[in-house]
Amino acid sequence: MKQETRQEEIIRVAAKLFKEKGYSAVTMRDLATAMNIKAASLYNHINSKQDILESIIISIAEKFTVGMTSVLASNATCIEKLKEIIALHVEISSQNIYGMAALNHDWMHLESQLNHYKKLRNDYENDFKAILIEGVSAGEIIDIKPDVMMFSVLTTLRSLYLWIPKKEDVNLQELTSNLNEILIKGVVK
Amino acid sequence: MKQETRQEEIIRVAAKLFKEKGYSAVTMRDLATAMNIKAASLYNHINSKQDILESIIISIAEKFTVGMTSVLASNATCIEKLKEIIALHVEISSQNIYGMAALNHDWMHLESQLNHYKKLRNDYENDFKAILIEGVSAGEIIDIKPDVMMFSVLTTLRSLYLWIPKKEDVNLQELTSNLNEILIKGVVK
DNA sequence: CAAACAAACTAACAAGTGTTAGTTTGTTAT
DNA sequence: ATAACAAACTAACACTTGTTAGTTTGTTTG
Repeated sequence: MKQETRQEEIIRVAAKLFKEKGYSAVTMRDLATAMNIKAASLYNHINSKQDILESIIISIAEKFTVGMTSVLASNATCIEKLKEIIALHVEISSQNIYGMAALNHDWMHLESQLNHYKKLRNDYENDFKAILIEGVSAGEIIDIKPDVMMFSVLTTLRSLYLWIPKKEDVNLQELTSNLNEILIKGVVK
Repeated sequence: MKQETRQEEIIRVAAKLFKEKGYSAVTMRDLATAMNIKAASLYNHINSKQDILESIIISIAEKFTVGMTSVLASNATCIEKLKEIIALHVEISSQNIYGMAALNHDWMHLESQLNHYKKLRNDYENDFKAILIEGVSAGEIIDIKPDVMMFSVLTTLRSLYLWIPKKEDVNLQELTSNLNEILIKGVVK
């Protein structure tokens, strides 16, 4: 277990505050108070508030990109690939609950990295959609507008960070298998 | 078609800005510029920035409450009730695209109305869950943790505002019926 | 012991924040 | 014409914002 640097600690605490109030509403003094130091002292460890946001968002976005690459490389059925994506989201979301909030709510406050983020997201969505379309061709998946299908599944997965922390008791494997059921087979019996 | 008052116009424009950058990042000067007036002039029509947020969020939250009351009153099957809820979300979201963003992202910046909002949301979720649980008892709905099921369906519905505007071409009835298919029967064929 | 370093501090800055007070302008009703 | 009103304006306020400069403190390394 590698020891956390002071910088990493600041970024972790910042992500927590960002989740509660959003990037814009969190001041460097708020962050300093949460760290039990003065605002100016933060700058011994980080370059700017914007840098903190970039660290949080880009690192997570790249995890998704890596995960998607690995899913695409497998030669499973499309439904199996969908299950792998669900597992990917549960994995990353549960390990980055606070960061996922920043990614979902505050990406538009990125500055120099905004286009980089948008490209990662766009590529991810296109890969996702391609899997669905292939599944439709193969007769595995219902023939409904892939955009709507992707929207429905992906927004559920992107909002996982809102729900995972609430249920300490839910184990992640059970959550994953429940999501597999609901997203793939629906709620009807 | 009732003429829009200046106050309503300000609130409408504010909602649009809130969707783009979030409540905290939008300044009264931003809003004034968007209205082609000076910031101080806004106060001839509204009491405070906070008041604008309240108007936007509470009015929509109450629409959902009213809608849910009507769904509960019907004596349809649970699956039918679910479809009515889906239609309710499509209806309200499409008519309040900008407001829905504020409701989802900026509710935590409510001050005096925060508890009121939380109660409305909590009651809504409990009613929703009760319908699912009843559906499980009646054998209409799969027997999976109702919390997970509600989370999955409700987050999709709550994120509709993100997607509806993208597709000018999608008509709402088609969207509704697609959502009925996907959310109820899943993506599998 | 001395040097180097990590990490905190105080003090201050220029710019931006929501909001108020008081005034001006043009239109509408008496 | 006069009064009333809606809606804009200028100027200013007290406070908060992110950030910089320079300094101090305590620990680790040579």
